Amino acid sequence: MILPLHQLVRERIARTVREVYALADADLPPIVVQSPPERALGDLAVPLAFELARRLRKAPRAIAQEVAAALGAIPGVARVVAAPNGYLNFYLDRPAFLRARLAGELPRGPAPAEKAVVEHTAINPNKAAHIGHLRNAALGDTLGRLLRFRGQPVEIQNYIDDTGVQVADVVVGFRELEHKDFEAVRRVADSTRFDYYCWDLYSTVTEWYESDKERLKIRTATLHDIERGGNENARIGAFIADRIVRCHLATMGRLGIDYDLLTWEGDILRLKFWDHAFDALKAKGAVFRQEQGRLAGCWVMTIEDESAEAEGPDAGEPDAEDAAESREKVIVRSDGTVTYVGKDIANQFWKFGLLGWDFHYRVFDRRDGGHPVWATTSDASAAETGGAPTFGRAGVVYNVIDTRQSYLQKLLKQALGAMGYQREAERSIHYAYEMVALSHATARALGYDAAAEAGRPFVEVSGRKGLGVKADDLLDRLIDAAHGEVVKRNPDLPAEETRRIAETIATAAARYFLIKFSRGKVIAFDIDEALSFEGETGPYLQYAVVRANNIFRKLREREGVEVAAFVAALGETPADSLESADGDELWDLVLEASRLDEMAEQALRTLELSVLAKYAFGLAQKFNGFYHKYPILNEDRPDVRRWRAAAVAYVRDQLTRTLDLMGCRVPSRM
RNA sequence: GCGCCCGUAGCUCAGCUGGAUAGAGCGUCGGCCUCCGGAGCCGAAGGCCACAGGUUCGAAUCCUGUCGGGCGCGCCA
Repeated sequence: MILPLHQLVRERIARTVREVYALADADLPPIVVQSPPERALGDLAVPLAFELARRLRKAPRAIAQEVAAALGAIPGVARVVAAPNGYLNFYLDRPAFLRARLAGELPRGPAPAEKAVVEHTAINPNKAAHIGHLRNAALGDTLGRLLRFRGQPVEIQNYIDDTGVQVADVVVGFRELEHKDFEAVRRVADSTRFDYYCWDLYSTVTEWYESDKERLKIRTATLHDIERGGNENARIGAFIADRIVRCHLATMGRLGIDYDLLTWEGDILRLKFWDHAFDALKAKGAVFRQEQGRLAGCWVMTIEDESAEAEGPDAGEPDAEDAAESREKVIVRSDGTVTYVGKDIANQFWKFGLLGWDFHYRVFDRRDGGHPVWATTSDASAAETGGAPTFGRAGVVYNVIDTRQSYLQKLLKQALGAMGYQREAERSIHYAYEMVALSHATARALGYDAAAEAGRPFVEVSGRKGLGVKADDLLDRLIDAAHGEVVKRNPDLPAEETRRIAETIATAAARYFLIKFSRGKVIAFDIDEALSFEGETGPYLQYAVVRANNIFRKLREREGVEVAAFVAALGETPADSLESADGDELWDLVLEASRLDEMAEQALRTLELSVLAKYAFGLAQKFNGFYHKYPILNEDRPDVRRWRAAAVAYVRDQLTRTLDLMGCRVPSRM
């Protein structure tokens, strides 16, 4: 890892600059450590002299030279050069650097101790997951892994909207269209792919509503039944939600995505979390009852509007009252029922431990027979008797949810702020990303006539219409494609291993594809593109690691030598080959491999996980180029051979770690 | 109407806290298997970084405006 070295360089430069120019800390601009565009220019670059030029009234070049001369020795740094244009360039001690990385990583900087709650997935439990949900889960899961990598405690939550209209719609489908009671629904669930069955039923119900709007009254009545509980519709709804959630967990499990806690909306209702949050909001005046106008009788929250505030108060305008009213968001309807926003506010309060109330907890499932997936429950008698871990009470909350919900997520922050929880409002982070749509070609392949949308750049996925690529279908197709390739290349492998490898490859293909785009970009999903295993894809990355592993496997088989032996021997291995120009490419590879921590921090700072994907791909590219050019097994010079093997071992380890952060494993062969 | 996001090679996209010569994949064209496995490697062609101003020693990157495109803005969730 490279960050500790960055820190050291920053500290030494700061100290030197303070001494040489008699500057106070406050006058010192932030010291940026960069990576030079070419390795020949150095290993680390600092453009500080440009920043200081104006204040010191000196040419950047002169400043760089003075700082370089006064810097003195820095452990791990071989030499410092002031570039003619003013950059301060650092060349590292190559052999020492590689030896240190292989001997075990240096201690990292202090990690944030506060717990991070990451909520992701949150699919309505009424149909199969599709690729849009997969983007959410892949981003959320990778975010969680990055936070853990940094050393921060992480809790992954999945919100289950088991009492919403979408579940109600499927209940309506079973009852009104298929005339099924609870037992009949159970029989369907036991004998079909239930999430697929409901996928179709859901779109059928949607059409059924559209042909006669009067039927929407049945939906409303069913929704009320579900919210009230204690009736057949509520039983069916709860059953559907439970079974579909299990389908979702299985689907996500195929991608290595896991959860600590499932938060059920029904429990929030039954435990009256909203009532507690409502009392608190009323007490603070964060919500108030609107007595007049079109929102009379509603409890509303005033929405902050930056542009309006900037204009200043001019209440004299004739339409000022209307404008003010339009900036009020209804939290409790005039009939006394709470809106979705209200439930979300209560949940957000709970996540920070601000509600003063807690759920009971039960074990919902065990992954791979071990790790429990916990779920909330409102039934104390159903709670796990052995006690549950502490959930919630987060220091920071990441809600992974697509950008269309930005408005609502902003309200959550505001509610916290209005309650005086400024810190929590700041640490209430909406991880926003753009939706997944379908390319025209893929929409056509699904049999969808997109003629009406021919002029648009993509075709929007619609759960209601049943238009979309189901997650499991995509994974199945990826596995089939990967299976074909594995068989072609490894015809003699046992069927079971072939299958396992194909699954590992398919997972990487899917996950890399979902991570590689920056979050602000709409993915126009194209099935052919996603099924590709060449170029910038997950399998390309795996292939690089498999190649590296093969080298060490051969070394073991042919010569009985382990990697550890090479590492142990580095101490007395001459390093001329590494320090000379002949070692430039090897060194470039090692240095790039060490930047994982830097990239992980950048990804977290910007919430741009594509940074991690691009880094992994670039490193794999570098390795493949090196692999092609420099032999290891067939290298005769023992010192050169050792350094190469050591470098490849380090790169292999770092690339494996990077893949793991993206939820990808490395197959035994490819 | 207001708010947020996007506009970079034929296509899909990177481009870090403003920094050194704007990159990658796909596609096209041309090479490379006696070798650690070709899911690979090497090379070529391909750019008004949407447009116009501004800030700066320095702008694809920051600011303002314009033009395209997408998404939000409900007593739905």
